[in-house]
Amino acid sequence: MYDLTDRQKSLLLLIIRDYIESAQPVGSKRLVDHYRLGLSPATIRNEMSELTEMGYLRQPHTSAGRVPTEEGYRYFVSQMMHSAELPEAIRNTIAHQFHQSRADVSQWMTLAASVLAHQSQGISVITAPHADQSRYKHVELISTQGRQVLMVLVLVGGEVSQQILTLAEPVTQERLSQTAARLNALLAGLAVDALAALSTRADPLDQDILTLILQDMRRASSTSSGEMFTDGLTNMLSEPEFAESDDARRALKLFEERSTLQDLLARTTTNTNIGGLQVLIGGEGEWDELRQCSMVIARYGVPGLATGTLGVLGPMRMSYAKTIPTVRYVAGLLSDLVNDTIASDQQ
Amino acid sequence: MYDLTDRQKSLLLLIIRDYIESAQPVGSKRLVDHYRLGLSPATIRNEMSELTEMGYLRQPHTSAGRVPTEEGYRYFVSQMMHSAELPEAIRNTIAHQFHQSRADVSQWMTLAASVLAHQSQGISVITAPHADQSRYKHVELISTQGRQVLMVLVLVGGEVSQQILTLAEPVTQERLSQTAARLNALLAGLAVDALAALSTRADPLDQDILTLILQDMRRASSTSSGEMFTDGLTNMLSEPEFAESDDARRALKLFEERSTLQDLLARTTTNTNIGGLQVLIGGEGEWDELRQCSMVIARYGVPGLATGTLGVLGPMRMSYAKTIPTVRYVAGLLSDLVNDTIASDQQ
DNA sequence: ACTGGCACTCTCAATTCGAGAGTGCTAATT
DNA sequence: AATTAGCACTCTCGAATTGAGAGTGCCAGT
Repeated sequence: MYDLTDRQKSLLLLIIRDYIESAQPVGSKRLVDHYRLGLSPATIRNEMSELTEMGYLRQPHTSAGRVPTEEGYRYFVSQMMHSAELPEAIRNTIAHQFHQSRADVSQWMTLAASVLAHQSQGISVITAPHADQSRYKHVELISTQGRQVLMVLVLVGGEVSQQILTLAEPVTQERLSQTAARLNALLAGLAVDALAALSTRADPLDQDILTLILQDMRRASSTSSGEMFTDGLTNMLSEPEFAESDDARRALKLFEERSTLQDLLARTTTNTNIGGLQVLIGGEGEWDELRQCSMVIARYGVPGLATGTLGVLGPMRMSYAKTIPTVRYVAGLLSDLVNDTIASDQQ
Repeated sequence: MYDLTDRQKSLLLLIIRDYIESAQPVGSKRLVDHYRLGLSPATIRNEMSELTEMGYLRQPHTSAGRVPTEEGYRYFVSQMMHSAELPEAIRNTIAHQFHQSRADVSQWMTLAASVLAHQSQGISVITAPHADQSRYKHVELISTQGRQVLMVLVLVGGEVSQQILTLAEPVTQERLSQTAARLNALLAGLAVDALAALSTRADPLDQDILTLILQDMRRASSTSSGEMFTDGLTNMLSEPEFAESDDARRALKLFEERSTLQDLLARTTTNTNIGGLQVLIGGEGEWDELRQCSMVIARYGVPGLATGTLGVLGPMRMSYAKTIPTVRYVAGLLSDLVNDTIASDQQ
């Protein structure tokens, strides 16, 4: 990577930038015509030939311009990473939208997904912030009628889960409220492990509810990340490389059965720091469905307390110059939001 | 429509059925070869020629077989409507899945969407059951810290909405609980109008919360239907008629910005009875994005109390024979579920 | 009322062909 | 030593051509 001359470096960047715009293999003549290089096509050809040998470029056919290889994109991205903050005008627009929205996690997620998709012209995906270790905060039991009861469980960090449960026999709202009050006093702030270690309750109703709470909290802990939000699915279909092939279909399928996607986010983000970005190019050999795609992924939140993941998926020749700063900026925004929420919970 | 001879009728059905399977214009020879009609191609040709004149069939080119017109599909569907209950085996499978799932509205919706999409190979869409007139059931106020409070509002019928609100000054959990208790006693069972007519409360906190409750209930009433669930988006892309054209893109876009879709469901279902089905063919001239598509729509629930809508969108040559009974059956299932939930609320 | 036969139309896939774009190499130039 | 001009070569892509196949409508005969 470091044995490139300066001219080769800038030429490589130029070629990739041009290809990202035009989606067409770029040849020596085209390059000379469009940009004021003080060189002749022949010289360019020699350089391109070397870049090809070094694995940064590739020829689709014996004689059609060059196209970046995955390695080429990787070099390109490594350049992007340092430079380029999002223009202030755009930053302001986005921040403004966030301040206008209701202070509600799912609203934020939806908005963030929309912003990402819009800015990057790709598919965005965000997981809701998720406590690394679920901690009990509050439970409410609301009698519906006779044996049916609505249980609302709130975790530290603001996650809320509801469940309708059917008891063996009717119970009055009063008794439910007492049960809830007892449990709230007992369990406040406890983590899942501490909760599991508790001795059994005397009151059978208390015990039943406790079991259900534990079950819900286990579920919350096991799903490695919260609910998923996406936007921009149709952006993918307008990209020329997906016009006909069914690669688009396979990629979109990822977004229907979220399991694979969740996997991917989880695995790739374990080694990404908050504030750091990771760019997956061509599925990195691991995800076949993404052979034609790239993903820009970041984590946000407060490590050790509550974190989430956000990313943008697009064709390999997506506009990294736009996507990377946008993802970074939105990750920062969300981190701030989580910080505010959490801070207030911690006193 | 009634001036068709019996032979013409069965011929028309046969042609449409064949076209739905093969996605290819069907010609006279093909027809005679595949099905044991005791007739020669020439005879068929004459009949087809008449059917074409009457507007049920159409020739894509001067000489390529026939394709059904929208009118043709309409006739075809009118036949489907009466016959054909879903095979018992499938009914059982579906019912089984529902009984296994957690008793939770959003789980039901997700499951129903999945079943519909799977059975029909189309895109399914379901709106959660939604009370025609929101009625108050219960509120809980949970202190988060200092000024931030989580409000959980439960409506009759099981709709739950949460909201984080920020008070002017910190309030203890005890005082919040008292407020909630007072409001619960006061408001139980009230509809939105009755709630709005109440005189102002003496306690300023009570009053503030009341205002927020009213606002939330208004929002619940105004959105003409509940949350939307869809599944099967990728099914659309595997249909041959959408392989290349961007009609697919336009239809999919509908599902991203749900507003149009919601409109469509709302408008078309006002004149559909519970238990009744409506089939929209080719967008019926109203929805341009659906020119190539059909939709099978039904309502479910308990009229006057809580209803929802479910539908399947597919290409115009979707398998009505499968889709129609499936939609009808699932609508029935969901109606039963709503009935059970509501019934228990009414005592 | 049906059918066989025939002339006609139109699509579709395969083929051919030439223009255009791009390449690599070599010899000349700076 | 680096750059460039020139040239022969390769390969793709779109347009034009062609022939097979499928389907039609109509008419005369059963």
